Amino acid sequence: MTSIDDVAQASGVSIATVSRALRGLPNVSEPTRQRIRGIADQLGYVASSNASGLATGRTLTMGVVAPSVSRWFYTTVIEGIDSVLRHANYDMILYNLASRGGDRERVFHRSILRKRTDALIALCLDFTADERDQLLSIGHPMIMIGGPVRGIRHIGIDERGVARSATEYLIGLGHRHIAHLGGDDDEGLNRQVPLERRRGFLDALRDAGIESHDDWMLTGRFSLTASRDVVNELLDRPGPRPTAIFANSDEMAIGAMLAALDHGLSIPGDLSIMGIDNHDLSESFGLTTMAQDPFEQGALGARILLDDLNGGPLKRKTSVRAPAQLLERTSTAPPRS
Amino acid sequence: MTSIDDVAQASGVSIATVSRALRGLPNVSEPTRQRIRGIADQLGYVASSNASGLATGRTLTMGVVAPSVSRWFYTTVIEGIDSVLRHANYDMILYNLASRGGDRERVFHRSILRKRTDALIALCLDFTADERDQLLSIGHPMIMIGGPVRGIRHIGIDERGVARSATEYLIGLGHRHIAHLGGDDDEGLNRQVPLERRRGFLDALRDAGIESHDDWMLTGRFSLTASRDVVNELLDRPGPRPTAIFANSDEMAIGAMLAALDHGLSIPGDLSIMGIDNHDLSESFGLTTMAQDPFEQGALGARILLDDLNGGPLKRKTSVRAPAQLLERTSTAPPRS
DNA sequence: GTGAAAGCGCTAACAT
DNA sequence: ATGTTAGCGCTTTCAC
Repeated sequence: MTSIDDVAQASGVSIATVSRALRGLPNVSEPTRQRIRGIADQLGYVASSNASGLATGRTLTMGVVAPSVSRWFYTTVIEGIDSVLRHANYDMILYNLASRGGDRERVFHRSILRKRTDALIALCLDFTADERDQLLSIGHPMIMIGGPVRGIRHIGIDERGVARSATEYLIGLGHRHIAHLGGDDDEGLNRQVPLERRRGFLDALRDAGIESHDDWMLTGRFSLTASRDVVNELLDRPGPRPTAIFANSDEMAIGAMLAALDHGLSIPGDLSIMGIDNHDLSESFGLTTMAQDPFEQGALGARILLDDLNGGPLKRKTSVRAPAQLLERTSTAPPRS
Repeated sequence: MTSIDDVAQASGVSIATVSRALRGLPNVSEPTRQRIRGIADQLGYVASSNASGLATGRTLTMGVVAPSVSRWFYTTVIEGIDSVLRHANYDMILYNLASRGGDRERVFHRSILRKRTDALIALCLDFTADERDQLLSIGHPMIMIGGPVRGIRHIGIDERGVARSATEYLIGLGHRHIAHLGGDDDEGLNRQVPLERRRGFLDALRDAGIESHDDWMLTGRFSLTASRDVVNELLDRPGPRPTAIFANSDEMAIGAMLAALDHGLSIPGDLSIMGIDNHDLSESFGLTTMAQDPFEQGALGARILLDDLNGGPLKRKTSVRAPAQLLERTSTAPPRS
């Protein structure tokens, strides 16, 4: 493996000069720099990150802790982070907590603390107090994306407000019989998120003077198939049906749409359905939703951390509220008289 | 940041002993080891990966190059890799080629070659000859998962054979009018894969003496929505319709199912549909498929690389064929007389 | 503008 | 069983 010495010898200068030249530092004459660059390229030289990391204390790596890598929200955030990191020449170490048999403890105690990363992005998970302290004790810049955790700044939509707006939209259309598709995620989603959204839903109902209906508070576990099942079960019940369903995510909403189809119901004729996210599939399903942009949230998180690391003037110490807005499509309409 | 010196001083031994004790090497008395362990824990000491990497030449990191992180196949493979790596105390650096604006070149020229990883797993992408040479020139153990690339060993199902089996199954049910939902992936999927599957499809047709139907060779880009659109377009056409569709992936097959629903067709009554994968959603849709197990493929890939790194006796120099088998569900049946 | 040399925090060979 | 010491490949003063 070609080292800085090889380049130095080949160019007849000292390794110090090679180092300066290649990193674009001042005090290297332009001709020398060109020559060294050429030789380095030719030799296929790349600095060892271990060595330079040791010397500088920087790893040029960012850690990303995700509860799962198989949900649209997380993968989209990851892609956003990735796009920013690559341009900054940073690499990303992915800590996937949810993979089958993945023992969280190891991640927190060994890997992350392994001084491998300069900063940390955590995607919307539920930390134990101990885990949180572990993370904070590293002293690295850190930010959460998604659900809020006490003591850690975060980027995310106004969960409660967004759920409320969605519900108000349905109420505005004339719906009085609205079911809620919520519930925790198996995979470690921050429990604040479904809770807050549920609160927003209930806020809207209460303000409109509508009584909530315990039987219609469904649990879809943020999963399409689970939601399809539970909504099918709802539609099987005797007695009055809701005229609308508000789901905590588009994946769940789509599950609900499929259940409606399973029952031969028409959307939005027999049942209005809406979600939160603006998932890739939502347009194809004509799903009305409260759109958010996880890609941008991830990108912003990465940018903030990079700013922190570079001591830039833009340090944000506080959480930032990500935008979300109503996207009307064809899955919602006034209820049939 | 507490270093090995701190631990040594606190325990009244030399750094060498600390190093040995913490790594479980022989020649440390058990009492001493316990004591050192305790003190290290108490101080929150973790070895710097840069320093130990420099000294050993090992990074304890594996690189994973993925064309995208937002498709079921890739994320599932990644989770498989991850589960093995975590148990081996390896970390994973993710190189996502497809993220919007992600310029491949940077990945290949800088990051990966940055001597940051001990080995490399590439997920089913299309390399240019130059890229491939770049990768091979690092001299690291390397393996591909998914599509084959000349000169690199890989793990993957028998693409052509699986497609042929699927088609033969449909033919066995009595279908003579079968459409194929294939086509390249936008996101850099290895182009061999759709090609081989298409060949397998045509093989089966030919052997059964069925003429292929150019108009029924559809392009679904491995995407659910694209497939839904293109199948809807197919079903809009005047003239005879196919009685069955074989899709290159379950996501595409589900798109086709939705298109059938859009047209009020019943499955499998009016149209049989099958795919490849056994996607998470497939069971819920009752989709017949050629099931494969990407999680296991990823795990196996990681294991092979770890074996290589440890000079284990299990070195596999050759590619390995991953299993796939027919999973009959309710989306397929004999055609209506 | 360039070079020499002292670390960065470990590991491993060699002493003891 | 434990300690000493020479690197690993860079970056960064400090000289020149």
